[in-house]
Parts: sequence; C-alpha cells; structure tokens
Amino acid sequence: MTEQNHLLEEVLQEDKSLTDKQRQILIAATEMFAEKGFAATSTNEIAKKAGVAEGTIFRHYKTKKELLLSIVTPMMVKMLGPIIIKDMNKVLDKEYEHFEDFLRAMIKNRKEFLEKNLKVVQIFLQEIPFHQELREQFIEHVGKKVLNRFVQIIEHYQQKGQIVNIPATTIIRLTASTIMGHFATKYVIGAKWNDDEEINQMITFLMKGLAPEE
Amino acid sequence: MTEQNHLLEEVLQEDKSLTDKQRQILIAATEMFAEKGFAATSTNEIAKKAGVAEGTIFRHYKTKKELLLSIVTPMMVKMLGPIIIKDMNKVLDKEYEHFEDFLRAMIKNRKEFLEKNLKVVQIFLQEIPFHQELREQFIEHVGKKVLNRFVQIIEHYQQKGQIVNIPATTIIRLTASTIMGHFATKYVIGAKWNDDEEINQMITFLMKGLAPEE
Amino acid sequence: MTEQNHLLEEVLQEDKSLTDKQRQILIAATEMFAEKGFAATSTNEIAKKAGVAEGTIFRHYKTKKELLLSIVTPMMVKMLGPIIIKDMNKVLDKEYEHFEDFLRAMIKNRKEFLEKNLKVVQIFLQEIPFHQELREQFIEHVGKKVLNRFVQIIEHYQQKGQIVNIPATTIIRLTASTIMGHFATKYVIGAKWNDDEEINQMITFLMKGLAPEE
Amino acid sequence: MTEQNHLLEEVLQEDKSLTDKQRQILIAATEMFAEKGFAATSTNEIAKKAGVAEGTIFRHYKTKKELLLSIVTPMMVKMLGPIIIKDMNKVLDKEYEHFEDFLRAMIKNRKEFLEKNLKVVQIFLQEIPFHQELREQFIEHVGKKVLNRFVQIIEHYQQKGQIVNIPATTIIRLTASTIMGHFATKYVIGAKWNDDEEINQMITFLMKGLAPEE
DNA sequence: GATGAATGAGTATTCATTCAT
DNA sequence: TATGAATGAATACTCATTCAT
Repeated sequence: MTEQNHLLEEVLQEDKSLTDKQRQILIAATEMFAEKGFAATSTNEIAKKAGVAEGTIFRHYKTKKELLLSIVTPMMVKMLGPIIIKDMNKVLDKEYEHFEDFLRAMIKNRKEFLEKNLKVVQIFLQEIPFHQELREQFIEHVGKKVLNRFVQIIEHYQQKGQIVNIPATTIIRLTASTIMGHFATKYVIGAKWNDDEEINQMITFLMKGLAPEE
Repeated sequence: MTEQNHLLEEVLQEDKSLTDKQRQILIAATEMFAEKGFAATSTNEIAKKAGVAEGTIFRHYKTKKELLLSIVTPMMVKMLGPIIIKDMNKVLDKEYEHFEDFLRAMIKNRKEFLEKNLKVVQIFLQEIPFHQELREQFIEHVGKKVLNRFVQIIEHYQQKGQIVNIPATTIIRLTASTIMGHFATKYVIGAKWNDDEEINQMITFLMKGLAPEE
Repeated sequence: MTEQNHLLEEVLQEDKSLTDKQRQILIAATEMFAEKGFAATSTNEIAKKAGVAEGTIFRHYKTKKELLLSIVTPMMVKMLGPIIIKDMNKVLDKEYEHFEDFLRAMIKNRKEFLEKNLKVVQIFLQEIPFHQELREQFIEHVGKKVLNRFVQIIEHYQQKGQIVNIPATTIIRLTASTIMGHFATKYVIGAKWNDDEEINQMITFLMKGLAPEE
Repeated sequence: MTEQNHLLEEVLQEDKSLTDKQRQILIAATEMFAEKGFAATSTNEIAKKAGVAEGTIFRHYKTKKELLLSIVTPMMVKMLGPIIIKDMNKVLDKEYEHFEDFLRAMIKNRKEFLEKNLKVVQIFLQEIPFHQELREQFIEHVGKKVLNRFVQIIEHYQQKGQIVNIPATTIIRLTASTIMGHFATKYVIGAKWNDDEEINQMITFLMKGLAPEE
C-alpha cells in the first residue's frame, strides 16, 4: 500500500518544533476531516482520536479553522516546490527536448505527489468551496506563480513547433483536465486498471489532440 | 442572466402538491446549501431566509438530510432523462452521422442543463464526498444506465471507423474529463471568455485526439 | 382474556354525544398514557394511533391535560358508585351479617372493577403524583365520601363484636394495604397463581389479624 | 425535620471524584424529578436550579436518563446492603429469637432508610412504570437476592413454629403490603399520627394474622 | 366536525472555546 | 505544556396548540 499521509510524516519529522501531542492532533484531524468533512468533525472527536485533551488542541491552534489551514497550507506550498524551485526554462531545454517527455515527467511527478498526500489533497478539494481563505491561498500561491510558469513552458514548445498554436491557457486547461480526470477516475471512483497503459493512452490522446496543424 | 434554479421553478410549478411555504423552504435551502455547504447551514438560517417557522421545515422534511435529498434527487433524475428516454441507437444513425455532431449536440445539451441547474449541481458536487446516500443514488440512477448507453454509442462510432479503437470507457473518460474541465473552468473559476470559440477548440482537440490510427 | 378497557366501551356506548373520532381518540390516548405515561406521550402519536388529525383532538379537548382528565375522572366516579349509591347501613345488616362476608364481597367487587378498568387505573396511579387536579379530585370524590362510609361500616362490625377495637381508620388502612398489595402483586408483577386460594389466605390472614381480643 | 436526601449527602461526601458542580446537579435533579417527574423536568430547569450551565450536565451525564439512573441506582444498591451483607441465618438465631423481634427490627431499619432517602425512593416509585432499565435493575439487584433471603428467614421462623405454615412468598407479600401501606399512608398521604403506637398496632395485627394454627 | 399546515416556544444535546490548575 | 471542567450559544428537532379551509 502506498503511504497516503506522507506529508504528515514529513511535517512531523522535519519540524522539530512540534510536540508529540501536536503531531497526534494533526494526524487525527487529517483523518477525520478527510472522512467526514471539516464542518461535520468536532474538536472533541479529534481530541479523542488523538488521545489528547480537548484544550490541548486550542493551545496549539487558536481556532478549529486554524487547524484546518495548518494541515492544508504546507501541502499547497510543497505542491509547487518542484515546479518553481528551479529555473525551468534552462532545465527544460536540456531535460525534456520533446513536449511528450515533459508531459510524461509531469504526470509521473504529480502521481507521486498525489499518492503521498492523498488525504490532504482530498481535504483541500472538499473544503475549497466553503473557505475563502483556501481559495485566496490557492490563487496566491499556486494560481499565479504556477500558471505563469506553465504558460512559459507551453509557449516554449509552441515555438519549437511541437504543439498546436492556440492560446497557452487553453492548452493548459485541456491538458490539466485530461490529467485530473485520469486521477479522479483512479482515486475517487477507485477504479482498478493497468495504470501504465492508461497513462500511455492518455499521452497519445494528448499528443494527437495538441499536435500542430499541418 | 441565466436562470440558475430552473429546476426549482419546475418543481414548484409542476408539483401542485407543494405548499407555498414548502417552495420557499426549497429555494432558501438550495441557496444556502450552495453557498455555505450542507453541514454549515443551520435549519434556523433556512427558516429565516424562507420566512417560515423552523418547525415548518420539519413538518415537510423529517430531517435536514431529507431536505438535502429532496433538492438533489430530482435533479439527478432529470439529468439523465434526455439520454435514456429514447432508443439512441436508432436515432443516432439519422440524427448524428458523425461523432463530431454527436459531441457538439451533447455539449450543447449539457451546457443548457448546467445553466438551468447550476446551484443544485454545485450542491451535489460539494456534498457527494460526505453522503453515502448521494453516492449510491448516483451510481444507481446515473452510473449504470448512462455509462452503458454511452458505451453503446462510442462503439457505434468506432464501428463506423470514426474514432480510435481503444476501450470505450477510456474514450468516455477522456471526453468527459475534457468537457467537465471546460465547465469547471467556466463556472467554478468564473472565467470570462468567448464560449463558442472555446467549445470549437475543445471539439477540435477531442476529434484530433480520438481520431483513428491511419 | 378479560376486557381491560371496559370503561371505554361503556363510555362510547352510553354517551351518545360522542363522535366516532372522539371514541377513537379516547381509546388511543388510554393505551398510550398507560404505556408511556402522560408527559411522554405526544398528541401527534395519539392522533396517529387514533387515525385522526391532530387538530381533531383539540376540537374536543381544549388541552392535552383535559384529555387526561376526561379519561380518568369518569373512572373515579364509577369507582365509588357501588359503595355510596345505596344506604349501606341498612343493606349491611341483611346482606353481610359477618365481616368476613363483607370482606369477601368487597374483594370480589373490586377485583371485577379492576379487571374492567385496568388501564385507566394504571394511568391514574402513574399520574397521580404529578397532577394536583387528580389528587384533589380523588380526595374530593373518593377520599371523604368513601372513607366516611367505610368508617361507618367498620364501626358497625366493631359494635357487633366481630373485629378488634382499634381506630376504624387503622383497620381500614391495614385491610386496604393487604388487598391492594394482593392486586399489586397480581397485576404489576404479573404473578400467576391460584387466585381463589390466595384470596382465601388473605381473608384468613385479615380475619385473624383483626379478630377481637379475648 | 428529618433529612430527606441523606443519600445525596453520602454520595457527595464519600465520592471524592465528584465535582462541586456535579453535586449541585445531583441535588437539583433529585429535587425536581421528585416534584415534577422525570419527563416533565427539563434539563434547562435542572441547570438553573443547580446554578450551572446546561452543557455542564451533559459533560457529566451523557443523557438525561443517565442522570436519572445515577440518582436511583446507588439508592437501590444501598437499599439491600443491610440485608445481604452478612450471613443472616447465623445472626438471626442470636439476634432475633422471635419473629416479632425480627419484624420490629426490620420496620425500624426500613423506616430509617426511607427517612434518609425519601425523595430518591419517591423518584424510583414514580418512574419505575416508565423505564424498563429501572425494572430490570430492581429485579436484578433487589428482586432475586432479597426475596431469596427473606424466604429463608420466613422458613426459619416457620420451622420454629412461630408463624403459620403457608407459602413463604405469601407471608412475605402480606407482611410487605402491610408495612408498605403503613409508610405510604404516612408519607404519601402525609398523615400525622403517633408513629410508635401505629407501628405497635401493625405488629400486633401481623403477629395475630400470621400466628400458627392451633 | 374535521383537517392538516403552520407556528414559536421548548427539547435534549453538541459545539468550539476558555481558563484555572 | 497539558489538562479537562465549565461554559453558553447554537444545533436539529419536537411539542401542544391555533386557525383557515
């Protein structure tokens, strides 16, 4: 089985400032938020599951919502690390000469990320409609930075004549939809399939769909 | 402005057994569930917004959850009406000789449905992770019937050599992801764009991506 | 099986002013009050069990409490009928020359009454601690009249030298306790026994216990 | 005035694990349950009378019913302590050579118990028709153990030829009815009388009534 | 006479949060 | 730092009662 709460492990190992109790609280809250949703999970339940007094939760997190954010925010930061940390323009030329290679690497990378953060991503997706903070954080951290970076990348491959010449944002949307649809089918619907083959078909579909006009 | 609660209008016009108060309750609840989510909406708020005593809600709906289901269930039933009502195999040959025409009709139809039921669909998507009843209803009503129908349709066009010969479910997933990604971008992110042009690009993308191998 | 709601039958047959619905309400209410208690029975439940609209109950009985009283009061009136209706002093001399005969007749009579009114008596006993009206009614109707009558009777037999010369009220209390203990054991605890034999033992016990000093 | 809530005093003094607030809750609840009955007493009233927030009640007692049981159960346990704690067979021979002495001791002991637990006993008697748990508890704790013990005792005196040779359970019923009738008259009806004299008359009545046949 | 929709006060219970220890 | 008792506002839901039809 893949580890679905890798992020929490990292958090508890890396962040030496956290108490043991705090770690237990984060683990318990993640589990319950993912399962029942934020609004339907009581701090009492979290405390019990974490083996901690209810007061202890509020010693570390002023409000229940702060606890939610402290789970979701680091995930969002880590999510874009691999994308913006290094200057991708240079790397790209060398690492991925063809758009298809880039696509394949991207999918592999996101797949690993998802598998390691399944529950937190689930919480994020479930709660984003109800919390403006989450939406703002997402737009601030991910939206602008990542979208800009991707536009650059897409235009890079367009200039090399590898993909069709329509607006970069449209290409990103089409690609992202396809990839996210793949993961959604896999995790939400819980489908069992031959993953490698499905990914190959997806890439073939994307490469054909985005092929430049002759 | 497009009417976002068309379903409710229909319900209140068609179903003569409903009280005026009941209609007000359904409208108020839909608005609030969409905005704040089911768990975070109190029956007290709904009553106030509907201009009704709190007890009146429970005279008509035994529990808060029953109220939720009474909003979402009819939407799900209507959702598939146009798809399964007529024998599509026969109709197809005549109505849509090309897969592209079918695609275009499908997108137009779903677009109209979405625009008329935006809020209820939003509630459905937001709440489905938290309510097993919703998942079961969806699988029961939509999942089996609709998926089977679509498989037939896809295989029909595959036999005519119009689309690539990979598993029908994979084609459905790729197509559905692309279309849902389009709507998601449009409604959730609230993007403003030239809709017709975007749809054309999406169809071009799909037709190229699903074109048969030469 | 003995009819446990004979009183209700009488009420519905004798009192021609009652509607059918009213009869159904009285029967349903009696059943539920006996089973769950007055406070824990809702008018909604009564209406459902009676197959009547909730409003109908309040058309006939202004309040729930009035419904309770309309069940219990007639029972109380009937309870003492046989005792005070006729001039017992005269009758006694002729009918029951010996205290033992009087006792035996009394027990038989009360036994029949109880068997015919089991549920209503049960309601009365269960509710008397909580309703001053019931206590007042009981003291007014039963307490004074009946107690006085019994004192006369006891003193009558004391003068005849058949029973011990202690205060009549004490004798009444001892006798009543014994008889009520018998019925309580029988009905509340639900004991199965040879009734005639038990009654004989009880009478022997009472006659010995109340025998005059030598 | 006699102390009517001695049990509560004991509970609050012996059980060091109880909070002050908890004690106040128990006292207030006992008072109100006795006066108005369990079903007709609201937790809001109890909280106000106890000078406590309503939530505090539910921190200590999961449900209102649990609060009721926590008041009544210890009373039931204490009720039989003096009867089953020691091996009565041995004690009897020495302590009470005559049945009359045993009776007198018994009545004195029960009288003291009642005076110390008047309200809780009242609650118990009022609520027992409505709560199966109470009936089960009573049968479990009191019914079996105590009845068996009493049968032994009665048979002991029968063998000594001091009381009549009818079934022990009948004797117990007759005796218990008489004693309970005495207390009922005293406390429920609230009679004022010369207690010692009444008790003497009761004992005389019982001894005569249960005297062996010649 | 009978209905049943509507009410609003009331119900037991849960909640996130505080604070003295 | 951690506790858990205490809070009081809020929760979903029930109630006896009213009233227009």
